[in-house]
Amino acid sequence: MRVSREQAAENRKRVVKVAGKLFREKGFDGIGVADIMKAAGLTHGGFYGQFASKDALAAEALSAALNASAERWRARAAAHPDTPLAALVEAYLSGDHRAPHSCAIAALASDAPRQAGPVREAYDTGVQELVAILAAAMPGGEPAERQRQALVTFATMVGAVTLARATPDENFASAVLEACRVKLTR
Amino acid sequence: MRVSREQAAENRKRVVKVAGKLFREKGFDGIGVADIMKAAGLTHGGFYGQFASKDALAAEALSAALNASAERWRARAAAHPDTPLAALVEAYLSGDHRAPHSCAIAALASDAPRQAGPVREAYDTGVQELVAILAAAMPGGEPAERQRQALVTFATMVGAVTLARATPDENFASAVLEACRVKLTR
DNA sequence: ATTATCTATAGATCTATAGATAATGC
DNA sequence: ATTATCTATAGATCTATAGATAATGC
Repeated sequence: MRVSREQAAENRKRVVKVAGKLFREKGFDGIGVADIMKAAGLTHGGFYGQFASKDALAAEALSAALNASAERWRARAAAHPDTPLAALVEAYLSGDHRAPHSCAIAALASDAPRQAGPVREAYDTGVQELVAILAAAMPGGEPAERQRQALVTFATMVGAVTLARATPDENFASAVLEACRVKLTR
Repeated sequence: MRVSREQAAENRKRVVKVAGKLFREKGFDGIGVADIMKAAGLTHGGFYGQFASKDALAAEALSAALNASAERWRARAAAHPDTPLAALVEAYLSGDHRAPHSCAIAALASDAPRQAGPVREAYDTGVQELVAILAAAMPGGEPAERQRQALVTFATMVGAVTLARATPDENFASAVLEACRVKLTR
């Protein structure tokens, strides 16, 4: 039954990762502790030895998912030093982001405001981080103006993916993503 | 116990209206049938005489809420015949839309894709309707270009309200709404 | 007689906890 | 000896249904 400390730490990380995916897919209320643990290959009861509560896991999983997103954004911007903004926008507005477990900001957009403090703070921190990366990728202008541009760009990106995810109409989804892609990169 | 047919129809409408508000506020999974009926001044058991299921109520409530939104949008555009776009954008991006029961599109953005067919279809119909109103309000261009502009504008509006609702940081929320307002109306 | 609404409950599911088990790590 | 994980369950909550009640409407 018992495993090594190293293995236990790995198990814990796996729970956080699996939870991040399942929460994005099904929402905070749409998946239970038992199913998260099962998906991580553990049993329900073991959960409370590693986490204080489901809420605590939610905050940690969201935070980890958003840190991973920010890391990917930074790598992508660095890989396209001449056109970082276009690289970020195009990756985000690709059809992949319609997947049920895509970007946590879009996937949990309407769930976040209903959650307790720690989850909302993790969400907010993630938003600020991604906006900061966008602001740095803006081609020009004063810092305050770049920030404003980044806010509008991010709102458009999140809105586009949100609408594309929500509609069952594939053509409409593609049209929204494409129109926003053109607008934000031209 | 029993009430007149007229009164029963009124009661049913009240349930739909109250459900629309509560679903937007707490999400489809965040409020139960019993609490919806209680908020409408009825008892839990009476629900299934009027509705086939919670899902059926969800679809009907969403549809009604979005029809009401479209009606308000049309009235607003008609009230500002010279600047319909600015009127729509400004009303939508006012701080009021941070309220927990604001626009169903933003309030249920990440809940909708997880719901069954009828709810998703109601969401989709609402989106198409609002986009069409925006397209009609666009100052110029070919129909296809107006549609593209409307898609981008709506994505930005929804993204802005979504982010403003999610963040606990009032200043950040205001900054997002204001930046998008300026961008979309200039 | 019909029916809108009520009370009561079945059955499923969810969070959290209690106590047992067995392998690790001092 | 400690502890990561397991089994089992308490207690709460949720959807849906069954059957009773009492006022409406033919």
